[in-house]
Amino acid sequence: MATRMSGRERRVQILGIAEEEFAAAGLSGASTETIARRAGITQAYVFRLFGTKKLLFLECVDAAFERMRLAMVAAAGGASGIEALTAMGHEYNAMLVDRTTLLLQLQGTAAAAAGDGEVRDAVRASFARLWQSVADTAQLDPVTVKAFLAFGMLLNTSAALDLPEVDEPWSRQARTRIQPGLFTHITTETNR
Amino acid sequence: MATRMSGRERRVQILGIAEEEFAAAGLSGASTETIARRAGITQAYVFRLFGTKKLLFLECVDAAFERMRLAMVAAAGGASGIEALTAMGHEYNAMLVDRTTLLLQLQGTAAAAAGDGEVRDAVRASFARLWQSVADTAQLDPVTVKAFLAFGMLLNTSAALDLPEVDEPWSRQARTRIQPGLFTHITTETNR
DNA sequence: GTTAGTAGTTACTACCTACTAACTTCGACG
DNA sequence: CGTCGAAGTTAGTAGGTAGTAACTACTAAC
Repeated sequence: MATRMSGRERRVQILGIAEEEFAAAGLSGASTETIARRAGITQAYVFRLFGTKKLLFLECVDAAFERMRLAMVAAAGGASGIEALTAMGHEYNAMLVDRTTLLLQLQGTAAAAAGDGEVRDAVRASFARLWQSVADTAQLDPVTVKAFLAFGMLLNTSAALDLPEVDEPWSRQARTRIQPGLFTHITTETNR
Repeated sequence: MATRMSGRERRVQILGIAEEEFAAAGLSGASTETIARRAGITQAYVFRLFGTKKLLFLECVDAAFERMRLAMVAAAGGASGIEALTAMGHEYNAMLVDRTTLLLQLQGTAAAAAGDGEVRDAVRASFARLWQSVADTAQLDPVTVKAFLAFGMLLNTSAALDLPEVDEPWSRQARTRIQPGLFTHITTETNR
């Protein structure tokens, strides 16, 4: 007999497991049955707590974006400009070890493509919040912000393909850290 | 009674439909039944022609990457350096209207995360070919190439979230075209 | 000790899934 | 005409799917 948990504890536990499953397999690839079994409960109880599979998925994706967003803001630590962007870049790279978070962003994006309005709107909103936070924190021109987030998307791809495990020239180049000075030049160029 | 086609014709037709389905719903989200019905044939015949769902999916993803790769090479048209990169950037942006191709790259990447070795290896290979072609064509330093492809990944995200339909500041910024001069500066910075 | 609320299960429905084997129908060629 | 290969179907298997309703067991408070 598994230990009885409080509702809140159980929710947290399930969310953790669901994040791993959805990160690996996506919305339609993951199964609520597997999630429940891993948590040591019945699948029916997952539905009681989260309503539908889609709602559970969206909660996971939202949490991943929010985790990333807060990590960026925290990394900047009140600074702004190039200094803030450099710190955030550092932090984004550090999150490569947390594949689950990066993959959830990717899976959320992929699921948004399905045309399902509910999912698409939710992921758009999460993405918008992240973008807005980075922009507000850095307080740099739009193109610099765009460049920063573009590198983020490449990092998500890198996580999905597990590029750190690939020892080839192109893969090593994909993992090259960008010089902080890069962003200065982008700013200079587009601000005229 | 549907018109009878040659094997080659049928393959091409099915691939076209399958690309749309997989682009929208991903590997596990799309159904072979739907693909078959849209093609006006039975689902069993799809398996006869392509073996498994996964193989059909991989053929679609590979075709998308290859289409993109060839478009890049063609856009450069024998040029190299910044000139080539600028032309390729133009072309990548032009492909925004072809959501299917961009989405297939995203769905392939997402499916690669599932840990399935076969899918992961195939997508890695496709991605490597694209990277290599861009690098060989541009003949610029690795960081510039990385920046170029990073913007590509952001464009894929943009396609998935259908950002052209979103009329908000952050979305408009995400769709801003990058000035060609940008890449010159990146190059200058990292070549020392 | 009863009550009440919450954590959790059993048992089920209705349906969709990839995939297979064995059969049929068509069209071109000798 | 006949036959042979290729295009395509019928009919199935075996198993997984999200989601529901109704029930049970535990725990804390009075």
